[in-house]
Amino acid sequence: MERMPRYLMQLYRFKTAGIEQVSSQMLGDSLRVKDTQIRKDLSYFGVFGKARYGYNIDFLIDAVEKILGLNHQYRVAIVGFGRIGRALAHYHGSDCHNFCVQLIFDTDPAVIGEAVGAVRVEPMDQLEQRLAAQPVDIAVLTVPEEVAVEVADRLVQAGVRAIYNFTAAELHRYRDVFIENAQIAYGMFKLAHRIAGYWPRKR
Amino acid sequence: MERMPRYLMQLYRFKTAGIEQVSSQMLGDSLRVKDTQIRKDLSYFGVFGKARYGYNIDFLIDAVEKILGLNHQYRVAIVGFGRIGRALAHYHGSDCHNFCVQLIFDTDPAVIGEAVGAVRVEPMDQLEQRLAAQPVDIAVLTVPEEVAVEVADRLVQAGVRAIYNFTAAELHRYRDVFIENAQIAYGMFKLAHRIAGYWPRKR
DNA sequence: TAGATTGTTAATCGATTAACAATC
DNA sequence: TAGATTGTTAATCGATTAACAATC
Repeated sequence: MERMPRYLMQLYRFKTAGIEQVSSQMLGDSLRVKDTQIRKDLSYFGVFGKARYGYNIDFLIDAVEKILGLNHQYRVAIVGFGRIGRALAHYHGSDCHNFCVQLIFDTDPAVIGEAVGAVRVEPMDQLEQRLAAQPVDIAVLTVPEEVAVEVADRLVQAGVRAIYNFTAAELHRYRDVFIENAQIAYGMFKLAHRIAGYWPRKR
Repeated sequence: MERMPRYLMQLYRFKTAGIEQVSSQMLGDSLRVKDTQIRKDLSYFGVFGKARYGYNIDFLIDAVEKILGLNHQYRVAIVGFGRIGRALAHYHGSDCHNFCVQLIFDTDPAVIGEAVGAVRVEPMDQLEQRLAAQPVDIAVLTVPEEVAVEVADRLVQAGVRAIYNFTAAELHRYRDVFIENAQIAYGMFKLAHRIAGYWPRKR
């Protein structure tokens, strides 16, 4: 699954370039992935090509979009309207393609009332009420780490079943809640690690 | 390696909580990782505890920081000062702890000249000159996808050896350049996938 | 047809975990 | 000492890749 989003993006690029059929080799080469890996991934999801031809690009894009659930719309709440929350709100706020930001929360009176498109930033106090009135599918968590667990608890309590977690907090206390982590700082750590070259033996 | 940043953050939390010694079990439980995994990870990097005691927290924090290369400072350039670039610039811009933003570039005349701390946004044209005068260790790439590869080429050409890539572009054309990817949209895709529940057989 | 490309089986590889003797 | 916790070996598990017959 991990690789599906990359496949999709590359397929879009091929499509834009006017390519009509793709082979697993083509796709693989462009992504530095083995062709056999791609075929295995696709067949796992019941997507098959034709020998000697490969896959029709429209067919494949459609299939991968379906696998990724992009044939549905998702209602999104941004929780925490700091700089990252703001960036994310605009990110998907403008085009309501698949992910539609419908609620934004923050504690800071200075930003409450501010609008992104048709959506106003509302006070965090209102979280439960507003979510009850207007449920969302995904909450994007960008609050300060100190309150992250507490806010996550409230979100889950309020019925949220998927959280995109941008805080460093560890969120594995919930059953049946999908958590996706995106700790931005960790990427810097990993680069630092590699630059520093702390390899005990290997390489 | 993947897990090291999480270990470190959890150790900080323990430290803050006043805990002085950690066992692999404690750490593991808090992160939903097997104790034996933790010991294996640490021993791989030559970090060992004491039987019946575990690890001294200060010792362990220090060790993990070293593994992650956090005993060094890294000079960072933010390339692309859109909303995400801006968020990241401030993220590490304020505290110059380990990652010190020293250069910011953008093409938009409206933001050129704007300052984050002591750093001014400079025109993208100046990229090569400025990097020559003031080399950085890490470039954070947050330009629009259409120009991402082109800009990345220029960065590598200008001597950058580590790129934190926030664009959807595929950057594997370079030898000896560390690339760390953080495609924010992919996380949404993965959540969508799970919500849509496209499981052919399993579960 | 010839041969490029498929889907799948079997082999390989690496990462995770269980088991356990060593030890503080 | 007794027993909690370690580091490591061996077993398990899952993911990747090579090999190849099937097929368009």
